[in-house]
Amino acid sequence: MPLSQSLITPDLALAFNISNNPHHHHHTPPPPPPQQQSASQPNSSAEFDSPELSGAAAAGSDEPARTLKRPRLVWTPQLHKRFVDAVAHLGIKNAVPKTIMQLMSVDGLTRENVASHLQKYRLYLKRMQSISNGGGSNISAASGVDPATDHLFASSPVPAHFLHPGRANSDHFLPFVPVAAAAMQHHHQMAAAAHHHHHPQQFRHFGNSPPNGQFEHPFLRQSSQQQVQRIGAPIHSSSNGGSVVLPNYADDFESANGRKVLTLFPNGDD
DNA sequence: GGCCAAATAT
DNA sequence: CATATTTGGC
Repeated sequence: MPLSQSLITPDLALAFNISNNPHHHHHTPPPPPPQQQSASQPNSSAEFDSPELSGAAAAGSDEPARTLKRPRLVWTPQLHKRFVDAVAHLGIKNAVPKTIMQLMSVDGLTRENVASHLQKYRLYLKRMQSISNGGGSNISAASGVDPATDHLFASSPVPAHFLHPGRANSDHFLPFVPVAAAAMQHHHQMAAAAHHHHHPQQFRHFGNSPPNGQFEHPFLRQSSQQQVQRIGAPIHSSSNGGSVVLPNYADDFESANGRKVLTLFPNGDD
């Protein structure tokens, strides 16, 4: 019996289509290293420079700062949700990487991150509309796009007007981050024991900010910070003076290929 | 070796 | 900024 399946709540499994995707194979999960992520981890945590880090030459440590390659960004459902919200709010025409990035105001998020994601998202939308046009009426139904084609994209509902170029735009509704419908879509409180896969690697992860937490931007140079209205509370990376502070609600999330990833979104920020 | 998502190159 | 191609972990 696939132990993976039993450990996941049905709705979650549905939402992300974990485990029974014809498309995806989950290889056999090796025994999970319960990798307790202590804040003391010297290297892994704040790879991307905090302002002090680069400034604090003292450090004595290894901080080529410039030569440091950024960890691979993981697009969690939450992050993607924010992305979708931003795009929706901007309207298709204004939704270009830079603007989206600004609106999202997630620190550590680069324009290229967004651009790459946007590219994939557009392809996704294209597939989506071609199906809704040709095949049938029902988008979410079985037409061909089962909610799992892309785990991530399926996790956030696609605003209607995204699919209709003809009479596009108007950011009409798009509630500001009300924890509305989407919340039930993925109330992912995955069992911590869910199958893990291979060796951990360093990912960038983001935490959400305290309610009124002001944000500094670690490596967003320029004093001209965001002059774009934000969608919700800004999110900033969890690098904290060089060590990661894990919130209580740390949550495991497995993305498509079984990449195991630690995400730090305490509550439904979305 | 394939498949995927994200990164990087054009 | 868009699109194409490469990378790298599974």
